[in-house]
Amino acid sequence: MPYVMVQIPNTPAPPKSPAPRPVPTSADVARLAGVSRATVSYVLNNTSAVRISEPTRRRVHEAAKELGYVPHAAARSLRAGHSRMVLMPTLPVPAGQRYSQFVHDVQGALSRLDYTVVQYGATGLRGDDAARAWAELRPVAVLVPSPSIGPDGVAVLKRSGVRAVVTLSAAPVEGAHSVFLDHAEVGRRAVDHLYARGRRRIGVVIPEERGMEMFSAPRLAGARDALHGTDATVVPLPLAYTEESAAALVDRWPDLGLDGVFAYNDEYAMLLMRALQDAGVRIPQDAAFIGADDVMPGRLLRPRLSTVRLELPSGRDLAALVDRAVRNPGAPPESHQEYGATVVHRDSS
Amino acid sequence: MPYVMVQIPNTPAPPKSPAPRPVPTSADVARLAGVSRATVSYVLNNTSAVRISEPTRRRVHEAAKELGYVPHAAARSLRAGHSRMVLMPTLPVPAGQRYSQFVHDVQGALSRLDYTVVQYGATGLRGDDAARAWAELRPVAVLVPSPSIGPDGVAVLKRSGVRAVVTLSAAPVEGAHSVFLDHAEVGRRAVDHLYARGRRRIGVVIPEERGMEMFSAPRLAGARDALHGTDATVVPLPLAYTEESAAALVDRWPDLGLDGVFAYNDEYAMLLMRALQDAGVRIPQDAAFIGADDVMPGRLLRPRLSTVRLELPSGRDLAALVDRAVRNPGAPPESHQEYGATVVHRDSS
DNA sequence: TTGAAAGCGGTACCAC
DNA sequence: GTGGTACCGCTTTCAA
Repeated sequence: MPYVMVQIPNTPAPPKSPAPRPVPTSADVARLAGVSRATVSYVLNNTSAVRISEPTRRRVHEAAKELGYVPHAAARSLRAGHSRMVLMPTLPVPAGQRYSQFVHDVQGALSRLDYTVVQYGATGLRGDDAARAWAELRPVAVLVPSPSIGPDGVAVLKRSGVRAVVTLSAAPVEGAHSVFLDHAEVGRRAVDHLYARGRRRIGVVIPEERGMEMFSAPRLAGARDALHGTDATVVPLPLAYTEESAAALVDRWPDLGLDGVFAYNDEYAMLLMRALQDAGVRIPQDAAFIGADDVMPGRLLRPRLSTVRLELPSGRDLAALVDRAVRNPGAPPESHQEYGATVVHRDSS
Repeated sequence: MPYVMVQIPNTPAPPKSPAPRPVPTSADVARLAGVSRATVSYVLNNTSAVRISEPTRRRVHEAAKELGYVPHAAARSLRAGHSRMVLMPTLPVPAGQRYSQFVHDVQGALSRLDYTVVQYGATGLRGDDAARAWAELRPVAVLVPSPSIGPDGVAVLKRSGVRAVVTLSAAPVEGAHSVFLDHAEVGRRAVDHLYARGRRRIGVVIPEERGMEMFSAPRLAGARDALHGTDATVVPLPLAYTEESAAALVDRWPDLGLDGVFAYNDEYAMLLMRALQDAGVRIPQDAAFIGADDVMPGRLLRPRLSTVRLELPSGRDLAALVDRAVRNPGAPPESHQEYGATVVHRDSS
């Protein structure tokens, strides 16, 4: 912006930035090419409704290149009244292997449908404040990968012109399309499995790291649920993702008297399992182990780690859902329940 | 997934979307509150240069809430001439553990400095086209985590008002601040280490997955470099991240006659190492292994995996660099070389 | 204390 | 074929 330089009285000399040239606009291009802004717009957008002579086209392109002109997306979408941006809030915790892969796939699939995916780092905002922050960007769709939005948040988004809100969560949210991903089911299946294999005192590893509760709490709840009304019990095991923390837990191990462990995910499972093995605990005889998320390293340990795999939609399916919803915002929310959790039984349980 | 509703051509009436109410603007708020748009702006932004009476404030806030008004970020920054958006292009491959953690930290740190981090999924665009796409968003800064931009790209960004371009790469890029992250150094250190421990035929595992070359190529080059002028040789070992691929490589193992392996990263190292162990190859006696990136699971295998750790700047340091650069765009580019690669020697080598 | 109005950068309608 | 111009939503002088 060509700001006025206000000289503050008595200020010696402001650090001489070498007067950054103002950013070129389409008006600059027009001036240089000796045409109007309208013509510039027609040429650069290849507007088919209007024929522009070849020499003019050339002059415009040359002027644009010479100035290093780049159109201003905000101005464009302000005028257009819409954008093709799909917003995905970033998780409040670092993404794991599987989730990174998932986001990557979704991004690719949406790109192919000509959407632009933007992961928005909204650290610090929660609930409806977050929804408001997202709405300020006027995305065409919002893809929420966690149970971090409620009906009010969805309403805010919709009133701001967002044509599709898709949630990935355990419960449908009023007004939003939802892909049913139930982390409780992960815990349920894991602990069912351990129970079926005769385990009765089952430890559930919970990450100590902050922000993880979002996913670990439902997994623990599911675990409890699985044992409801049985003779077996769940013992929560807080664990930080460090070898020290694992060692500390191993020290307490004999007192705990556990014969089975379900860990929040494969990574925590591997950490604790290894520490126990080093202390002479036999897996699975003394303690059966099962993790979650089915990552490769779990298959490489010995014994191979059993795990629960939460199915995620493919990037293509999810992108198609978003696209459908955007094209037809009036349609009733879709609800997809086909993504369940399945036990992958290997040797640790 | 439930099926797409295909609109058949010549369909009489398009499905009547219930006439979505237009998105409320500050003008609507003004109308409802019975004040001018200026007043609305003053109230909602708490402009301190102007005193607005308490009753008016209340009416404005109520009107805004009633309408579900959310300001339009594009309009705002168009008018303001700048934004606080820091753009980070997403990698062309799914992020690994370490990188996810890094991005998360950077995001948090920049948030605390009141920037908004946006990861932009530019799948499909390369080089200067990508730079142009980023420039359209008029971010205040761009953080490029890969060698995917050149001097021209930087120039495009700067001419578009980007005040700071920071690259994380092996070589400084003209006009950009740079944090020196040399993946070749990873390969060099790893192979130096193997050589020092007496290995002379060293396999270098290269991911077969597409898009990975960006990081694997320099690591391989560094490995070659380390053996330049010695009696030892490097043998590239393409490997997909599947147990089948590893098994296939194991089949060829005897013919390869290798006594040391440096793998692209710990994950590939673990995969191959386990497959070899299962085939009776002794680690490190028959083949010494070293990976890269120092992820936790590597410590859990037996023997514990040696690795090379590429130091990354802390989120805080990087955020501070960005902030400094934004505040003082005239300053000469900083170049930070303090992030080297170090061998973490464990039991596999 | 409040309002009128200019203008940020682009697009697209309507004249010429 | 091309140009003039209104307008998208918001902020911020300047005047009342």
